[in-house]
Amino acid sequence: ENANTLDALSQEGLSEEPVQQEIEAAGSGGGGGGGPWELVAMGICGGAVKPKHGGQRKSKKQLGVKGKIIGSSSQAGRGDDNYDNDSDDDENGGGGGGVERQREHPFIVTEPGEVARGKKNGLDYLFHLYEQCRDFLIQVQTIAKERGEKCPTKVTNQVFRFAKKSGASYINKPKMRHYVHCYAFHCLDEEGSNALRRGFKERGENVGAWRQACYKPLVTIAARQGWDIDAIFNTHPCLSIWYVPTKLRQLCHAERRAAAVGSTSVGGGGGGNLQF
Amino acid sequence: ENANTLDALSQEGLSEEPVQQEIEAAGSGGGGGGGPWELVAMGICGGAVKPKHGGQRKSKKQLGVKGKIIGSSSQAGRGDDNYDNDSDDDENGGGGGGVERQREHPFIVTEPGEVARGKKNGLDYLFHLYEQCRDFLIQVQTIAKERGEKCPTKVTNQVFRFAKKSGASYINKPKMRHYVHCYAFHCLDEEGSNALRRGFKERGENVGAWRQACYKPLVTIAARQGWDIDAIFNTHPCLSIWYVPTKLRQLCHAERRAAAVGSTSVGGGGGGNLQF
DNA sequence: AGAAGGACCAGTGGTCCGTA
DNA sequence: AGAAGGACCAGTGGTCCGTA
Repeated sequence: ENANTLDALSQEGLSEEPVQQEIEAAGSGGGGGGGPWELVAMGICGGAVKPKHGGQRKSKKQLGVKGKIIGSSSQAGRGDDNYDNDSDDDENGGGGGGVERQREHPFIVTEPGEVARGKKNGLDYLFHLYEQCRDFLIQVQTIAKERGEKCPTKVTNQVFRFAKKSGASYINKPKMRHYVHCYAFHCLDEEGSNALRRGFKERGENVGAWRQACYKPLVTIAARQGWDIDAIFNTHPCLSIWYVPTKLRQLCHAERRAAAVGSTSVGGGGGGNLQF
Repeated sequence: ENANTLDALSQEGLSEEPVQQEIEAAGSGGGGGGGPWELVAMGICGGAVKPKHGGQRKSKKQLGVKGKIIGSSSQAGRGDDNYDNDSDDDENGGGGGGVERQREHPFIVTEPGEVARGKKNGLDYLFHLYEQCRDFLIQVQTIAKERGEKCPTKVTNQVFRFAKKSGASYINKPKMRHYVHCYAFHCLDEEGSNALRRGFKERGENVGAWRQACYKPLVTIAARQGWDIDAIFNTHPCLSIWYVPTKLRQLCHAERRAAAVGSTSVGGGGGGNLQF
């Protein structure tokens, strides 16, 4: 029940404490059994690299941030509103006294297959989170269909809420939206994405710089496909569940205009085809 | 500028006063020129009957309900947020002193092709409104694509707002949502829909009764198609832009459950196949 | 009474900015 | 400084209920 003993274990995932319990969520008619992260549709998008967290993400302490401890009070209940199954109260329930607020380790630029060392998370892990979200969406869809309710086609607030209730507290909307275009690049051109990662790692760039650099190759891909970034997303099975990021949409639009005038080249940067 | 003189004209449409001006809205890159209602995609869904309002819907008074008079102050302006082009202020602008709050005439059950007499609107007119909404959506989509913005696939609040700004003040969300399933029945089984209308007219039923009666045949249609009411809507070009009404979804779900148990028949009513 | 629609409300998409 | 994410906010889907 003490926080400090866990530091050594948290090589990947939450900064100090990851999840709560092993969850019995997933409504009941969930995807197919087992905890959510083990049945993530690994290997569908971005094959090769496997995320190497066997079941690491399952310590036993609580965050003490917002009360709201999941699990442990489940009554196998169902029938409440939003696919949850815990009783939802008990403010700061069990043990830990002054447990600090926890965050995920920050991301660093890693090459494909590389495990981040120290209190860092690698990019394979980042992409793995997108696959987990996809799995949570599928579960939400399954439950919705069972109940004859509206069925989301995208990763919505409802899905994020479900993920959280399922114990995946390390998944949150701002983070996932922040890196969507990076994941898109990974899905649409794994070779190119891998090359970019290697280049940025080699040059010791930080995650922010890598993230920024993911825009340009996507715009180039869009250019080849008639600038229709929505169609590109909707066409790809792993991307179709994500909203097109505003900034990516704007970049594509701006570049289309520029291209229509006559010139090419996105703005200030280098050549056309990513060569860092 | 006086209200009363117009009563004789308003056989169809707004109770006393319909639209404002002839609009110069539609952003600029709109659908194809001319006022919105003249280029409505008439005849795509529900062919036969044509709505017989040549250009009737265009008187000259203002509602005086909310200020917000459209037109007359347009600067051919563009570039503001939401596809409007008027300056948006002037509280209760021009003439009419104590103009009463106006509403559309209530609907009555009419047979296909029948014009409602008196201060009433017929069902062909109702269905015509759905086609106008479709046209407004197409215009909104065109503008959004031009600007590289998110492009709605359904009739959203934004579309209703656009319709209002375009002068179609007689279109509003509660009304359109209220009768969506009636329009769906009309689109999916025009024969059946026509038969229902004739039956209800003959028996002197009111619109509410007719509206209620539109649910059952739709559930029957859904039953034949594996109960997937969402697929039925999304598959049909005129329906795909409308959200599936909650109650219709619930009825389909309830009936699917009932059917799964063994029996058939929706609830209390008559036989399986509508035979009023 | 039957019906049209202004206006409200819970929960959404989007992302800023106080936090660590 | 660079980064994670709680929490806010404008505008949404949905429809009730004061209005005529």
